[in-house]
Parts: sequence; C-alpha cells; structure tokens
Amino acid sequence: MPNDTKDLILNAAEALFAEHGFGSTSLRKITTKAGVNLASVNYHFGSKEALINAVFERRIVPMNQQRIERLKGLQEDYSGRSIPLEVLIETFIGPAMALAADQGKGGAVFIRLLGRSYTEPSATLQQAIRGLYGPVIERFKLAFSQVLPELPPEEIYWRMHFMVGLLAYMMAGTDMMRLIASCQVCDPLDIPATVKRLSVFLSAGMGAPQRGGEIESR
Amino acid sequence: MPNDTKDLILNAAEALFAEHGFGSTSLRKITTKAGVNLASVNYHFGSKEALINAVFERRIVPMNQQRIERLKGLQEDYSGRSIPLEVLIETFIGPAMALAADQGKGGAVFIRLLGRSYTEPSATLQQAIRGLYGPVIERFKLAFSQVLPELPPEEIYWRMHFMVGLLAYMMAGTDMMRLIASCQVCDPLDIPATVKRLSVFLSAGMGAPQRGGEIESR
DNA sequence: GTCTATAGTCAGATAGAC
DNA sequence: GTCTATCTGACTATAGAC
Repeated sequence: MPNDTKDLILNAAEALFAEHGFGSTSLRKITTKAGVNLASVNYHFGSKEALINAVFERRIVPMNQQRIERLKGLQEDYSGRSIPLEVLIETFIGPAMALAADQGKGGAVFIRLLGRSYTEPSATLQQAIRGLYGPVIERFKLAFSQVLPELPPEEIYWRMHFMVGLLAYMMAGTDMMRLIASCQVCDPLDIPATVKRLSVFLSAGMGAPQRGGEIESR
Repeated sequence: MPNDTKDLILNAAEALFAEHGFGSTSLRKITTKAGVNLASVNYHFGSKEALINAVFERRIVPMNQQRIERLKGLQEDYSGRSIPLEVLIETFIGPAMALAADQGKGGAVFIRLLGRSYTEPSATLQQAIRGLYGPVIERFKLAFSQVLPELPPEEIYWRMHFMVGLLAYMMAGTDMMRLIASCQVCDPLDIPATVKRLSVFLSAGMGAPQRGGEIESR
C-alpha cells in the first residue's frame, strides 16, 4: 500500500525533518502535513523517536544493500586484479548520490536529512545509524586496503572518515553552497557532475602519498 | 568582566547548543547551567535567536580575522613567488583547528557547534554566518586562483566548497568517527596530527589535475 | 540589573468512543 | 485503525517589584 497512513507519515516527517530539523518539528506539524490524525503517529510508531529511526531505516537499508551488491559485482569483475581507486570511490558515493537524484522516490529530500543526521547529537539516533552503517564500512575498508596497500590501516580509516564526512556535507546541501557567494555557475543539483567532481577530489585525497615520518602513528 | 552574566550565559549556551542542538536546548537549561536568572537572557540578548547569533559572533569574528591576517603575512613572505598549496590550506584550516585545541577558551566546545551550524536549517542563522564568512572566502578564493592557475574559476569554487565542507564535518566531531568502529587508533582529539592528515588529504584533492572533457562546464 | 510570578502557547502522549 | 478530547508538562516571553 503506497498511500498507507504509515507511509504518509513517513513522507511528511522526512520532508519536515529535512527542512526544520528534528527538535523543531512537532508531531502536530507532521500529521497535519500528512493529512492524518495526530494520534496515529503514536499508534503506528510508538513515539517520536521511533518515528525518526523509521524514517532513516526506510532509505538507508536499501542504499547500503546497493553499495554492498555493487562492491561484490566489482570484486567479481576485477577478480585478481586491483580495482581502480576512482571506481571504488564511485561505488561508495554513487548510491547516495543516486538517491539524491531520484526525485520520484523522495530521495532528494531524504539525502539532505541524511547529511544532517551526521551532525545530529541524539545518541539513540547515532547508535541506530551506526548499526545500519557498520557492515558497509567494514567491507569497503577491506577493499580500500587492497587498492591502497602502501597505506597503513589507520590512515585508511582516517581517509574513509574524510570521505564519509565530505559526502555527508555535500548531501546536507543547505544553502551553505552560497557561502561562496559569487559562485553562480555552481549547480549542486547537477548530480552526475557533482559525483564526478567529488570523485576526482576524493580520489586524489584518498590516494595521496603519505609523507614519510611527518605523521607519527599513535 | 570575564564572569559577567552575559558571558556566563554565552558559555552555558555554547556548551548546551553543541551538545544537544539549538531546538532541544531551552532557555531554562541555559540559565540553570549558567547559574543566572531565567529572565536575564531576554534582558541581555532580546530573544533566543539573538542569543544564538551572539554565541557565534563571539568566536567567528576573531577566527576569521586571524585567517585574514595570516594570509596577508603569507602574501608578504611570498611576494612575487607562488604560495605552496599546502601552506595556503593550512592557513585556512589552522585557525579553526587552533580554536579546537584551545581548551581554555572553550574553543573545543565551540568548534563542534560551528561544525553543526553548517547543516543547521535556520535561515536567519545561515544568513548571519554567511555575512561573517563572505570576506574570508573571497580573499582565499583569489589566493587559490593564483596558486592553481590551471583550474577554471568554477572548479576552484567547487573545491573550496569541498574543503569548507570537510572541515565543517571534522569540526562537528560527533561520535560518527566511531562509525568506523574498529578504528581504535584514530584519536580525533590529537589536533596537530589531524591538521596534518587533513592538509595532506585536502592538498591532494585541491590540486588534483582536472580530467579533460569529462566535466563539462555549465 | 536581577528577581518572582505568570501569561499564553505548544509539546508528546494516551484514554476511550466508534 | 481512526478519531476527539484531554492530561501533564515544558516552552518563550514579559510585567512589575526590588
């Protein structure tokens, strides 16, 4: 049922959370926008916090499945040989950006929300997201180690952290882009171009030679 | 007066905003933590929103002054010659990271807040921050153009955007670092090491050769 | 400048009829 | 499953004594 009450609530909540944040979005605003009864949120989800988790699960689970499947396919295609760094990176950022481009499924709204969630202080939400991400991160960590064998494990972790962080920021996609006020040519909604630019930038960063001795391992 | 009521409020607000976000932090919690009267926030600042702006101004103004001064010094030192890319990048991220290291001035708390503000939806706050950042961005944009003359202007804008974004994310510094669960060696509080790693990563990304034809300008 | 008291609004959650 | 009605508590903001 696509227009189930549950989905109506999830859609409205997703949009409002993305636009105004969690703390400033009340259940009243959500149910009004969804056109459903105020009490139905607590009936279907139990609490506001549980609703927030549900909003994330609905999209993150398929997105990370896609990442893992694409990585598996890649590892078969390149069996034995080394996967090009840039291809690996695009496999990671692609599904996120694809969701952003998928207007029909409301992905564009969600992706902003996802970006925001990375800086969200709520402990329970962070824990939930960590659970949803853990397996993906570990799989890609292994893949990156093979592609970049000259880098020590902790440097791989740091650089993946940078990659995830930058992706999250791009996805948050607030008007901070306009910080750089005079950049009228920059169109953040041109997803394929953004993916390309990001992947060039990230490939260079991820693959940068580690400068001997200047960073001591701890 | 270091322990002015105004400063007590600013300190408490800064800490609570950083920990719980804006929407979830009430004036009651702030005044309780500060040990001052509930009404004093409205007396000194006028409203909650004005308090939020004041929290940011107190730290951003000196930080950006520092950035500009260091850039000026750099341009004198290298008069005529080209500033090394990595030096320029460290001039930009240094003052932010220095604030993070400056426990005494409460900078570490603020820097998380600053990171969070980049994904904050409040329109008025974004406008205020944009005003505080504009001049710095434009100055550095010019400097980057000189250091990277082979890149077209819009590519410079995009990459600065990536740089600011990644810096913001690092500063938000929630436990998302722990996403990469098994990374026990990564210590986000080791500021000098983090600056070095970031600057290596960003220098490679900022200076990456643009791949001919694959990104079409719009 | 600092306090108390309170107005006025809105929140999340639930009980119980249908 | 959906609705109305309502409880209880928290919120911002302000008026007015000191």
